[in-house]
This record gives sequence, structure tokens and C-alpha cells, in this order.
Amino acid sequence: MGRHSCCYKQKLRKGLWSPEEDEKLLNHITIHGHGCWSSVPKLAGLQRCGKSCRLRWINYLRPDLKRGAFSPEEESLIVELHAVLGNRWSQIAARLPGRTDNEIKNLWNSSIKKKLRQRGIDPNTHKPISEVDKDKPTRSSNNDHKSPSSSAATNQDFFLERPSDFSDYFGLQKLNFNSNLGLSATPESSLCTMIPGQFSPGNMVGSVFQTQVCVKPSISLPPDSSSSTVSRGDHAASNWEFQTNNTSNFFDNGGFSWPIANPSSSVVKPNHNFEEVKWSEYLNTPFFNGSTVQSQNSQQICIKSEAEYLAKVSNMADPWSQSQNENLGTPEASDVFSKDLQRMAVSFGQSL
DNA sequence: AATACGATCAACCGCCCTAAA
DNA sequence: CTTTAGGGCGGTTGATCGTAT
Repeated sequence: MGRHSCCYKQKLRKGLWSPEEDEKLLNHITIHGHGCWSSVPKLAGLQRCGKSCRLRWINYLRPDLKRGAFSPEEESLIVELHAVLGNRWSQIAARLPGRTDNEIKNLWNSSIKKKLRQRGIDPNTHKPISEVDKDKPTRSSNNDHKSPSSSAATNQDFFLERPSDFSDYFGLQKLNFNSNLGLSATPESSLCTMIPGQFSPGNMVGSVFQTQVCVKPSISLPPDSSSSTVSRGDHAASNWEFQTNNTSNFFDNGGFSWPIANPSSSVVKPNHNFEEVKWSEYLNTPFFNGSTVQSQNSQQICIKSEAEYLAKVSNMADPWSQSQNENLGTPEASDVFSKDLQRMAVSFGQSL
């Protein structure tokens, strides 16, 4: 076990791939598919091991790879996914079309970690660093590479030990309220379906993730932030329209439903500092302002167009400023939500 | 211009899981 | 049931590039 037999063979090339090698591999796979990777090098005329060929294909030659820098939306999504999945790069990559686990891992280690620390957030726990420090004597949070979800035992321990603290863990406090999961999400690809075999739309657990996924719908931002400072009196949520909608741009848990932006239609203005987005632009869902939350399964919230959505977003007041200490909006909503979180967390912990 | 240093990224290593023999 | 081989994954390394001194 362990090392592959091919790795023992000498005369195999290692290191960077030449353009000629790339071409051979690309041609072979394009024509024949990869089939058994161990036979690929021989068939393609390469002095490489099958593993090396597989890696080169997956990380570089695959035609569906997205090139270029990560967008702020992608980075935000990675942070959110990492908060739940830990260093499960392949699972995170599965939620970012065109990106590889290696790419994401590199980005995390070289860039995102640093950014989080600069903002006072521990990249391993996704908690404010001060809180992490506070926890150190009691928890082994000093494991630099283990997130709470990085192993079954750790994960379960984490959840069972901290039943009242999930909002924090899942980034639901204002400080960490950074959810961008909706950005590239369809109902199929949203976080609730990301946890293997456990969370599906319509079940209790799904509702929790759905809430997290959607509290900050990804939005196009106004060209400047002035509109985010509208007064509370401008709050226009009660005028939002309701309609049944089956589009995949809506995440539907069978209970609540939230708009999920299509990444291709999500326009972040070039000069806009994504990190300075005001909460009022995020927290505009009825869940937070409470009054329009309905539990009827058939009722969904729909904005007819992105323009309309933007218009409403720009007129929304910041619910955080209305209830600084009631992070989850109305007491009713908060209560339901925290209960869901607790139940979900136990279920999640037990499932891994 | 030369050097040092940090950041980035491609690729390898080693382990685990699973299916087949 | 055990062994073996292949595929997959996360961690790590080392080469390269860009920037500062």
C-alpha cells in the first residue's frame, strides 16, 4: 500500500510539464479519454506516472477550467465553505465551477488566511481571534490545520460541546456575516446539499442552511455606498412582492425561499470595495425584519428583476442597527432559528 | 544592477479508501 | 478474509516571479 508501483519506476520524468508533454496528454485524452490513469502515460507516449498525468489533467489541461484570478465572490464563497467543511478542498472546489482543489488550497494558504487574520478572524475557527485566544486553555484550537469539521470525531465533539454557539460558528454573527453561498448556487449546489447525504431541501436541517445561505443574497452593488445609509424610515420591505417562482435562482426549502443571484448577472462595480459592503445591502431579507416571514410552503419571495432587487436593496435599512443585540431579527425568528441550528448541529455531527 | 525576501503556484508525497482478484 | 492496485485527497515542497532594499 502507500506508494504506487509506478512511483518506484525510474526513468520517469518529474517536475514541470513541457508544452510537448501537455500536448501529448491533451491529445490522448481528447481522443481516447483517460480511462485507467496508470495506462495513460504509456498510451500517450509520456515518461510520466499515471498519477502525474491525472494531476496535470485535472489541475491544468481540463477544458472546463476557469482561468484568472479569483473574484471577491469566489473568495467569499470559499471562506463560507471553509467555515463548514474545513480543509476539504475537493468538496469546496466542487462548489466552484472551473476551480480546482489545488488552486483553492493555494489561494487559502497564500491569501485568504492572511486577509482573515488581518481582519481579526481566526482562519481555522472563523471566529474573532480574541475569542479564539480566550478558548485556548479549554480547547485544542491550536491545531493549525483542523477546522471543526475536519474529522468526524472533532466535528461531533465540536457541535455537541457548543450547542449554543452555532450562530457564531456558521458565520451568523454580524462580524462574520459574510455569506456569499448564494452566488453560484442553484438549489442543487447550495450548501444544504453540499453535506453528503444529510441535508436536503425541505428537511429541518436544510432550513438552517438555507437560512444561512440566503440571508445575504448576493447582489449587485450600487456604484457608491451612499444608498446604504438610508434611514430606517425608508424601509420598504413591506412592499416586497410575493409570488410563486420555480426558477433555479431561488433557494427553496419548502418553507422560506430567497433569491439567489446568478453569478453572471451579479455585477460588482469595478471601483467598489467589496469588503466594505454595508450590512444594509446584505441583510434585507424578510427573515431579518421578521414581519414578512411566512411559513407557508408555497409562499416564496421574489424580486421580479435584478434592477428591482437593487432598488429595494438600496432602500433597506440595516436591521443590525435596529437590534444590535438581536442578531437574528425578531425574537420569534431568532428563537426558531437557534433551535434549528442546535438540532441541525447535532444531526450534522452525528452524520460524519 | 544585484540581492534578499515574500508570494504564488505547480507538482510531488504519502496516506486513505475502495474495488477487484 | 487478505492482498493488491488505482484513484483521490490534503499537506508540503520547491521553482519562479515580483517587489523592496
